[in-house]
Amino acid sequence: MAKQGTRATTIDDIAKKANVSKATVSKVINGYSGINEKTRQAVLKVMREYNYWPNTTARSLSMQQSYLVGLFMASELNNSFFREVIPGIEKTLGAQGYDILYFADKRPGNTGVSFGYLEKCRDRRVDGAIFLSYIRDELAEFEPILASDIPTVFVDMTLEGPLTSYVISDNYKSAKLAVEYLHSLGHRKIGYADGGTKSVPAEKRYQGLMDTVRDLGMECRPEWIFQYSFDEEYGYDVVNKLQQLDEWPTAVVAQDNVAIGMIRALREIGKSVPDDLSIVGFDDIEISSHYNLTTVRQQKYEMGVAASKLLMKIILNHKASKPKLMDTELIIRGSCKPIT
Amino acid sequence: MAKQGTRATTIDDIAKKANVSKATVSKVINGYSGINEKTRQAVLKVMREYNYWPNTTARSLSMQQSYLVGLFMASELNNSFFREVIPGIEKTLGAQGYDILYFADKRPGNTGVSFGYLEKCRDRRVDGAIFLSYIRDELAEFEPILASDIPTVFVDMTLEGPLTSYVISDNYKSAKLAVEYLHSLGHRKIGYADGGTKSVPAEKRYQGLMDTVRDLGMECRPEWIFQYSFDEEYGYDVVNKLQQLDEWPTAVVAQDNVAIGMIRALREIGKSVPDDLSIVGFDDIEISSHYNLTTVRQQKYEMGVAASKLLMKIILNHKASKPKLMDTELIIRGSCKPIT
DNA sequence: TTGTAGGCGTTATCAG
DNA sequence: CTGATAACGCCTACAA
Repeated sequence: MAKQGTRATTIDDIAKKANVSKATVSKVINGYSGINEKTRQAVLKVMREYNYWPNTTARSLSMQQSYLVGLFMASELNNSFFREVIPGIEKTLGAQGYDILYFADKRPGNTGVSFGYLEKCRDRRVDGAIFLSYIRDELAEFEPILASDIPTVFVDMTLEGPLTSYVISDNYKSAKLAVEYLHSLGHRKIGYADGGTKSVPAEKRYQGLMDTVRDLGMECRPEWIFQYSFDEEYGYDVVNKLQQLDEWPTAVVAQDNVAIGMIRALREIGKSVPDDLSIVGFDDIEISSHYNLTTVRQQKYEMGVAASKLLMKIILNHKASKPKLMDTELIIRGSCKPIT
Repeated sequence: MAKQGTRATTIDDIAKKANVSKATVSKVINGYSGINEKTRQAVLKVMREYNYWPNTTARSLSMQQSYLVGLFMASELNNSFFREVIPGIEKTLGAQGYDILYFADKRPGNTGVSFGYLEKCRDRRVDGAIFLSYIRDELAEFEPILASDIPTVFVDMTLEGPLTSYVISDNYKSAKLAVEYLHSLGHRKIGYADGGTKSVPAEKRYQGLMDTVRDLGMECRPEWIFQYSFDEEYGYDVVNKLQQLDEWPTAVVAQDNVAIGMIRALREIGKSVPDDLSIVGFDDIEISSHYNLTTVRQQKYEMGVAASKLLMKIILNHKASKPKLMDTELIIRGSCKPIT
């Protein structure tokens, strides 16, 4: 069905103008060797003249690949953590000629056909997919795509499969760094507020924290442990609950959003960080520096780069690639104070 | 060329299993009327059984439309302003069955063919495109796509064409609100720091500011006017330059990023906002509230919604739609103080 | 109501 | 080295 308006020029047009077959044009487009330099130049000339570019849709139909990578995100595109890993993906994939398909279509299926990740990927013929920010509860939904022939890379989830890999930070170490730092400042009573076991990173941090606290002979009472969510509001909750306690920890380790919520909540009740409480965060998200928060940084941009590279490797080799563990680093700012 | 691994099921498979032609299957997929209810159900049953979903690539090749909207951004996906409008786009477009194609491919052309916005859109067969955050200098590059048959919507640029529209805030009013507010607090000496004439919004704000300052009989000396950039660092520059002046304005109106840079810079030299200087921002980006910045808010999410709706309207009606002017609103926080 | 056949724009196979 | 021709998977006149 033809549409009104100007039609884009096709390979046939070029073939005609250049007096060759479209097979020949196709070959010069794709840089084949077996072709006369003179006709090559002629074809190129016509292409330039008509400003011709092969239609990617047709091409992907024919080649069974699209130079498109699917991006799935549980939360919206504006999540404080992942929005900093996405630029790494953009940059790396873009440099290799890939465009990024953000799956926004959230319609419920109409024909009763279940339309999960696998179907969406097949549907758009993506060459691979990257998943950001999913949680434990949803693991079952990944089975079909994990078992499929579509290359996938997960960020912050330790899923594996024949054509799958993941990138994740060394979250155990993050917690260790945080606790050791507090220990070195003289702190012995440690609190903890994080996302709980819903996410792999939070789970590892918890382990790292508990192990280190134990190894260093510090104290971390059950009532100082808060594991539920990642947002600022939760920081307010934590402070509320803290207020009902007889004794506080002298320092708290918390995910950045939670930490910032705590700082704000404390300010509102006339307490100060670090004078009344020391806090070490996790992640080093954008606003952390604005709160002068000492925190353990994840290399977010680099995680995006790593995820993209892993994916391209899987696409190329048709087999799973070794997961990538990213290093973390303590960023000392002003939210901690020595215990004297 | 066949690929290894499981093949996705096609319309042919379904047709075969259901003992009908693929034309029939196609008709039930697309909800055609002229079709026997019994065979319809039969086909549907097979579709469900095989978990079949039509291949969008093939479909868009055939239908000349893709249910894909292209998203172009001058800056990266993580820009502090536009990252808040994108969720509005996601939500609105997603609800209508569209996915979003983020054009990440930044390769230079290899065949010498110029590959601009128009070519990229044709290439991927997008049904339309949304442009965010482009500046004056680049206007010429839009001519081809403006003249084409591809529907486009611009955010923060007042471009028009046969199949084009835009959404932009009432930036003139924003500046007016800011200045009037300062006037009501007793301020008479006003400074200004913004992005200059590179962007339409900044230009309108400048006009609004100058007009209102004049109308209210206030003072705004040339050396209090800074028009160059939108980032935090520029805020530091502005404070630096201010320090070399004999007399300061009592209040400054500035884009939020710049305003925050100024607040930080002032803190560092021992001055306080609002005690030593009052500041009103523009935009109300995410971190503004963290700085307790009084600012004129743009409805960012709603701008995304509006842009999406405009685009869908143009796609549907095959003609330009009336541009959308968004209202703005003064958010009073704590960065301004009355002059006594 | 259903099926046949041609087209969407490329790539790829295989003769010439 | 070059050119027919058959895929790729779907849609849509047009016939039956």
